[in-house]
Amino acid sequence: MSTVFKALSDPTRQRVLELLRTRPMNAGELAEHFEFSKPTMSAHYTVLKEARLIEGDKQGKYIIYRLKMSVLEDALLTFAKTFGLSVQAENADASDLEKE
Amino acid sequence: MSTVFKALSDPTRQRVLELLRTRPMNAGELAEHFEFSKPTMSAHYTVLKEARLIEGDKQGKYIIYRLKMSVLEDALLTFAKTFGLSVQAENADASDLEKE
DNA sequence: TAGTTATTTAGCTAATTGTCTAACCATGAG
DNA sequence: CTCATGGTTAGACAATTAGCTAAATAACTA
Repeated sequence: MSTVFKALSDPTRQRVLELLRTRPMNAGELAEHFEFSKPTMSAHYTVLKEARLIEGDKQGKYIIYRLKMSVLEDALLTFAKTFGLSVQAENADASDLEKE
Repeated sequence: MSTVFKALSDPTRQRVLELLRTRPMNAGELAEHFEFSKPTMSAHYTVLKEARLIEGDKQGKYIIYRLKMSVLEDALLTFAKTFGLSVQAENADASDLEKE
C-alpha cells in the first residue's frame, strides 16, 4: 500500500497517471509530454508498474500503457477507510478505461 | 500536494497518523508504539508537520501532536477529483479531533 | 539483410531519505 | 541551583532515488 503512495509521491508519475486517464498511450507518446529523457520516463513507468497502477501491453514496436483505475481506487479506498472517509466513483466512465 | 503523498508513503508515518486519529498524543507517547529512536520519530513528525498533516502544541514539557484531518481530507479530495473520484467523511466525529 | 524506430537496460552521479548516537535546550521538581 | 525528563538538533552513514548518456534488444521497413 505504501508502494502506491510512493508511486504517487512524484509529480511526474502523477501526471503520467492523469494522462493515461484520458486514454491508453505508448511510452513515447507519454514521454512527449515531459522534458525528461526516455530512459528516465521508462524508470517512472517501472515504478508505476510495480505499484500495479499501470499495465503495459506490447503491441508490435510499441508498448501501450493503460491506467488500472480499479487499483488506484482500491488503494485510495483502503487508505480513506482507515480515517473514516469514503471514496466513490463520480462517473461511470472511469471503469471503461480498463479491461482487466 | 506531492508533499502529502510523500509524507504518506512511509508506513511509520502512516501509522502515526492513524494513532493520532484516535486522540492527540505527545511525542513520547507516540514513540512508544514504535521501535525507533526518539530522534528518528522526531524526524517523522517533522515531515508530517511540513506536509501540514499534523500540528504540535507545546504544553509545558510536552509537545502534543494532533491530526489535521481537514488537510488530509482536502489532499485526498483534490487528488481523487483528478481521477473522477470523490471523497467524503463517513462519520461526523472525524472533525471533532480538530479545532483549528 | 541492413537500417530505422521504440523502448529498455546498464552504469554513472548527485541529492534525498531513514536510521543511528551524542549533544543540546527547555521545563518542572527537589 | 541542580538534576531528571521530554524533545529536538547536529552530524554521520548506508540505501534509495531521480536524473543522465551510451549501449542493447526487439520489431518493423525497404
